[in-house]
Amino acid sequence: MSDAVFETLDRLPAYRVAEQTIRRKILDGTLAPGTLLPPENDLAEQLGVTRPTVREAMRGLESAGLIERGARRRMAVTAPNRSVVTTAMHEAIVLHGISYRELWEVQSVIEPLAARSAAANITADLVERIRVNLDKTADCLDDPIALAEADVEFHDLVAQAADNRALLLAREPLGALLFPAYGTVIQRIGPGRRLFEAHSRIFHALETGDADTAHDWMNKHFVDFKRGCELAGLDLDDAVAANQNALDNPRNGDTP
Amino acid sequence: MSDAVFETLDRLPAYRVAEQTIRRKILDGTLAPGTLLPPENDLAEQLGVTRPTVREAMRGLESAGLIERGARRRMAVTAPNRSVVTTAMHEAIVLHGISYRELWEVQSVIEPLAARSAAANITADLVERIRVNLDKTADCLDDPIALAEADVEFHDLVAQAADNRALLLAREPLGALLFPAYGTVIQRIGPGRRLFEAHSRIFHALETGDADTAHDWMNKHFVDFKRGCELAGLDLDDAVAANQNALDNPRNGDTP
DNA sequence: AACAGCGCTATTGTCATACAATATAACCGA
DNA sequence: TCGGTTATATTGTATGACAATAGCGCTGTT
Repeated sequence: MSDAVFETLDRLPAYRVAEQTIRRKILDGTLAPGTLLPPENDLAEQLGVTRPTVREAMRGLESAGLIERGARRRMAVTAPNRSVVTTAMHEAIVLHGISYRELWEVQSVIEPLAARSAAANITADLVERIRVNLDKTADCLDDPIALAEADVEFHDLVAQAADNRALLLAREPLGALLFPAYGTVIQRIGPGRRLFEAHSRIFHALETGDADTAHDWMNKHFVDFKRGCELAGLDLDDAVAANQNALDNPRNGDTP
Repeated sequence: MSDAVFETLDRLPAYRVAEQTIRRKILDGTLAPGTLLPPENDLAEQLGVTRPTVREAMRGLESAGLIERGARRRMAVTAPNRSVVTTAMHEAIVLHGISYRELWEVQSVIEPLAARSAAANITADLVERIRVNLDKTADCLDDPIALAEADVEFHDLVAQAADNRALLLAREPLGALLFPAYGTVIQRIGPGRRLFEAHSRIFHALETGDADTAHDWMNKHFVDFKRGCELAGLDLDDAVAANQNALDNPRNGDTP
């Protein structure tokens, strides 16, 4: 086997070759976001395949968030929406049976970073939105489901305030899967007073631009989270459960 | 508009409906990884569409890493390979023009966490592999390209040693895009002695299970990285450049 | 009974073609 | 100039066909 003359050549199906060809032109900048792709017929002719084949290639690109319906019904190149990454990561996490502990470990360093950066970069608009979120949180301390939702939103808002898109990409799916677990904690050990206090403290730190305090309270908040899980008898080593909300609407996400 | 009686109903194309239908059955566990999908003809009949439509749906799922060629040429359900997530994130980062600073910020907290966890969980095998990587690194301190590659590999190995799959998912694309920048630094301010020293120190800490030292040196390593960029006149606010290596082979990745 | 070789079959990959649905553009009449 | 109408471009979907081939089972040999 070692002195073989020919390496096994990869017979990729035509739809994959077509997909790769277009994909590469997008990633190297030849086809910039916004550009309309040629009609399927033209593409088929240019690539030397037929329309069904081109369409299969398009479905791959569409699913990767690299193209989407644009003007004149045509496919347009686009920078992948955040929700594409989120969905991919979400599915990987669930299907690999990744545990809450693994998510928690990562989030427990990312979120304090988010808080710290947010204190330095937060806008008036986001201060206001977090204030609204806090009010909402205060109103539903006893409702596990609503509280979990508000919790996810709070952390999302803080992350947005951090003004770091890499952070946004990396943390969103983790947060969406991790925080809902807090709902169970609430159900078992009572209302989320500690959660609310932590959120409040973080909020005030952000408002006053106090990066260290924001960081430290977020950190404390995470230690608390873990402690809450333990008190509630939750096993952090359980596999993460799919988030039904996020499950339904891939590619209907918010702003890039 | 506010007192509208009907909400705009979404006329999704059949191929999307078919895709969603199958996708949901995968995510809710009805179709477990390993399961063979029915032949395209059967699927078409069951879903009440035709084969080309089914095939378009499959391409979407395939691109999401949820199915792949299995036994008997049929499509089999599969947990998404890590490279699917990596590719998605990679493309999003590049096409959104995310900056090195944003990557660096996130990595500068994730990697120290990886180092810390690695010290607690590293296996003999990975100790060995990192040792080999160090030797390789020592041999190419003056070759920017090879050094950058070895650097990416070093951090990947440390992350693997951390035994946290969420961390692995979140950091891989960031590392693959960030560390190659060090190549440029080397080119401009000379060989990577400091890099090598940091890697060595981290390695020894891992070997001896010294989590704090591993953490701290990784941290220092990242501060150094930034400083190196500044000395080399690199603007961290530049948009990240696509990593040509990773660009070519989606879905040819390594182990899940 | 084990096994090598061979044809068969199930299944995918690809093509050609056709037609319906519809958003957009072009046009036209007031 | 503008509102409405027709035309056009383009996608969405169906039908049917055929080539390629991986894997199965059969058969005959040892």
